[in-house]
Amino acid sequence: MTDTIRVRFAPSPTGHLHIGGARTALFNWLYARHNGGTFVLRIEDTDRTRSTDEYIEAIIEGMKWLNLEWQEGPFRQTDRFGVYRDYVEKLVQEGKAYHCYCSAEELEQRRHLAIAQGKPQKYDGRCRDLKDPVPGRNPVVRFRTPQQGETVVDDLIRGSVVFENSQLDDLIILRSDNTPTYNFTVVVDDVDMRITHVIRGDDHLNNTPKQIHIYRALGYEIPKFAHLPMILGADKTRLSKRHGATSVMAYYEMGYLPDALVNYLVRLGWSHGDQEVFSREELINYFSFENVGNAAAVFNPEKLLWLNQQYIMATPPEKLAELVTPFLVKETIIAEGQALDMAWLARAVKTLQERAKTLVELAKSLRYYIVEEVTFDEKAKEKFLNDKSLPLLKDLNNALASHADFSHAGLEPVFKALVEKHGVKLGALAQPVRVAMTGGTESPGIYEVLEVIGKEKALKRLEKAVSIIA
RNA sequence: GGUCCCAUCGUCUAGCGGUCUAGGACGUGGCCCUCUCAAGGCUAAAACACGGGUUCGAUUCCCGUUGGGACCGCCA
Repeated sequence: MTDTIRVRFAPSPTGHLHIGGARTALFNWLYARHNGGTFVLRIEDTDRTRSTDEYIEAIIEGMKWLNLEWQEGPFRQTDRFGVYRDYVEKLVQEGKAYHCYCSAEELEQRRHLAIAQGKPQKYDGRCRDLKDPVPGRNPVVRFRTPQQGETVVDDLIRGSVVFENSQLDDLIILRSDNTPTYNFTVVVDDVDMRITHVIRGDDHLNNTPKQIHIYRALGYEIPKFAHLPMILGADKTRLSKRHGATSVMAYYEMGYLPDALVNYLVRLGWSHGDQEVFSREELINYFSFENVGNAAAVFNPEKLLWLNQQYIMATPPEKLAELVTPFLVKETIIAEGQALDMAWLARAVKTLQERAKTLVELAKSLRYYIVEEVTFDEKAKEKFLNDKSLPLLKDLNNALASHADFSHAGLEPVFKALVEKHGVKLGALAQPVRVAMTGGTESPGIYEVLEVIGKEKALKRLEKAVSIIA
């Protein structure tokens, strides 16, 4: 039983993989993994004017970055046009579909008229019982949707949703250019690919009864449905570019970790008690539609940022050092291809990882560890590199010059002794040193900073600071 | 306009008739820790949309109102 579950993610390549699509993919992936089922990737590119290969690549790139691996596909609907046409032909033969000669313009006009008159926008069925072709026109094929009775969508999340068949219209399944449309191909493919559970956005709920009729007309079993609540922007409308970054890869570029995004996305609509942070294994184990909510959720970048920080803190420094390297290049802190001592970088990262919310922030904060000479923040310089701190810095420089142990434990007594000698608080010494080492007033603990910078560079920077004041 | 969906703090949510003076998380304020910044700890403010039922008892069940959303395409 469990090994027969088959789900799919079926994006249309008319844009990048976006946040909403990613979450749909994620829920499909989780359901498949939870049940030991198969996850199929299918590209719905029947709209040839808007679909591009570039976007197919972009979607795959996004899926891979998020680590949502699929077992079958990617299949492309454009490769299957022949299959769809055969099915259309079959339905026409059986009288379950018919040719419609109304032009797109006429339809458009009638739609406007209906809106103006406040009438339902529905195809009026005027070609339903046409006997003869209308010359000089390329017809479309419409599906003859039953107009009596009702159709029940049995949804794993919503429960039973009832539609009056009289409300459903005869949808176009084959365009006048002989290409099939979504509502038809989706059914044919889900049947052909033996999809058992259709997990998709709420925006498809209204399409579902129409598709159910197509399943029936074709004589196929109807799969289970699960319609996920939408993700909204801060203004509670459907998430779109207006709300800022919606492309998944934009989050890569902003320095987010894929696991953080996944964790955030799954909690939009799904919960497991009070738990906020989940490993993939936990997600797979705990996932169930029973715990998926019904209400749309507002995308909250702040919480995602917090989660990302949690993940950065929990990532081993060695791993983080690897991940941050491309960002060091982007920030022009190192050159493309420049080799870094990765063990050292990991130590540097370790001092900074609880201070960075993104890899971009981490890269930026790594700057003073890596570059030869620090650039001073003017205010910091003014406040801490002055006559008051000069004797402290000089003394420290002398003390450190003959001091070999640059570890936290080795450094601390030197500072303590100096502070005592001068009768000042630690801050009076630490802050000037911090400015000398980093150029600014914010950094990890001063001993950690010195430890990472190392004796040679540290002394150079101290001398530089002293010379600036003098 | 029609159809459908939805409704707990600003946001994500827990709650599946009594345990609710409604819990957690993000964010916000305060305090603690402290060499700065973080992290961490403590703490505060902050919600059951409204009106009817059902019930001994409703945040929880039903109906309505209101509000929000989605769909209504020869897009998916």
